[in-house]
Amino acid sequence: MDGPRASNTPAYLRIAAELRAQIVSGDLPPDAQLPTEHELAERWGVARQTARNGLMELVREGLVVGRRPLGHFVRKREQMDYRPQEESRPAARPEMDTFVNQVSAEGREPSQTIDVALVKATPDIASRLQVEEGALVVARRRVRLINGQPVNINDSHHPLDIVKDTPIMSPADVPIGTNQLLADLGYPQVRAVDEIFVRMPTPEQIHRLDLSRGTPVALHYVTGYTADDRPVRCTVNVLPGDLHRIVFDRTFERKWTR
Amino acid sequence: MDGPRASNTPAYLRIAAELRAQIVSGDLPPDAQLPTEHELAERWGVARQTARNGLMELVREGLVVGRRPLGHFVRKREQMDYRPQEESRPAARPEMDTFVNQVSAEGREPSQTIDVALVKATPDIASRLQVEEGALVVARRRVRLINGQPVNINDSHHPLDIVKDTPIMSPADVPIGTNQLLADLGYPQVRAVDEIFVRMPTPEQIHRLDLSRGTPVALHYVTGYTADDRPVRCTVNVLPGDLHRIVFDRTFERKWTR
DNA sequence: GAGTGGTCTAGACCACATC
DNA sequence: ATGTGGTCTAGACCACTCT
Repeated sequence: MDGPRASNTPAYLRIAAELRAQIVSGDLPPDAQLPTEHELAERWGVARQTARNGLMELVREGLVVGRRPLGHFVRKREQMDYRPQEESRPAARPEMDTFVNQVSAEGREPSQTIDVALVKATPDIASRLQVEEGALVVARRRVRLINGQPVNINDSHHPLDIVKDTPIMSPADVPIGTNQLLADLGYPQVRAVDEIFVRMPTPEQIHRLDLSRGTPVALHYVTGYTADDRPVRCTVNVLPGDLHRIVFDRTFERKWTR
Repeated sequence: MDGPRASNTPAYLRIAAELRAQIVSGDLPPDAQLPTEHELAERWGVARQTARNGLMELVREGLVVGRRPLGHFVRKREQMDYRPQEESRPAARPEMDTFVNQVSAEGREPSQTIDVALVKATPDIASRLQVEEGALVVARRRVRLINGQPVNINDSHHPLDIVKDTPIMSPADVPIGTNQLLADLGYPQVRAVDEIFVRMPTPEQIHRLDLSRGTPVALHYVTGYTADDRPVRCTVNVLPGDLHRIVFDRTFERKWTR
């Protein structure tokens, strides 16, 4: 007998394994179309659901994307560099600059949407801004896009009292940059803490970033402090894993000789 | 009518949504058991497969883990800090130190396995070490464990010619640290490039790290260069997303005043 | 042994973008 | 209109681990 269980690994995993091998070997190059569920089912002598499970395994791994109703295709990876240090450095130019320069240099068209809202602090923001959970904070939410496709989310949160009635609360670009503006308001940041978490996206993130299945995200929190250790900014960057390479370059202060 | 399609969202997603809400609200706390597939199917009036699909949705999101044959449970997150700078700083103490100190301070038991092999350079390693793809390089592979559970992979790769016949090729701890050893051999590193990628794990990574579904990983590459810009080390750290918080803390050189 | 999830089948109907 | 995937059903058998 050589039914679906000829070997002891489930049929759908063997289907997935074969396709995976073809993908990583380059036999099935990026953007190539995979066999349809029907074809796979017939070729392997299994039910469509079983063939489909094999396909879904690769989708969850991020190797394959479905384009309804065309079929499944090998995922193409193009990553742009993301430099946390520049994102959070005081010297950084106004809000869009790093992003705009990098993207337009590549001949692609950058844009962003901004909206500002008064929101109740979620636990993660509350603890970083040292306010009560549920307290009102200002959320300046931006989505950056390339050629109309969202590539990352950048939500800055500030304690209400320090940005009230300032341009930060207006949903428009701040030419000098919000960090410089905060400094001008008497809250210069002298220190920042960067944290990165890696997880699967929430349904809301999937929606805002138009993520396909099998795309994890990096959450990059930047909390900026003034000289007296007061947090005045907590920025949450959401970076789809398939689009970003997080890079930092360091020179060692002490050399490795003794 | 109120069949499985009473609303236009699929039944399995509505089931997932309800459970998700209970989890994020804390109604179903970490480690709590979810209803069995049977119970869900009956309660919602759907087939078991449909209820199961709802459950799997949450598993893929990383909110829920299955413990066969007990059932599904709300995932408990415990993250340890991972500091890229310390991992790649020359001043870092010998191989296990940072890790050992941090973990044993928490009353848990750290350990590691080491194996060393001559392997053909994969494309990612080859390009970073500036060798031909497929050329032989030395891979010093370590898995770090806490209480016997693997928590991260740390694979260092070196060009064969510079580490041949040195203690680096022995699968034992190097008390002074491999970076110091490289320096002693005449290859002090003065600069490093850090790259972080976020993806779903490969089957091999799932196996080595004993990952459950819905766990993305961060790949942290550190490439170390000597003063004449020769790469002498390429380390690949694989960090399960559910176990790690990547942190770095910075003080701004230039203050934000003008 | 009981009960959990893991896999599988052979059908079915539907939504949807491209043709 | 066609063909793709997306969802769903009502059964079935199996593997595993807890008790």
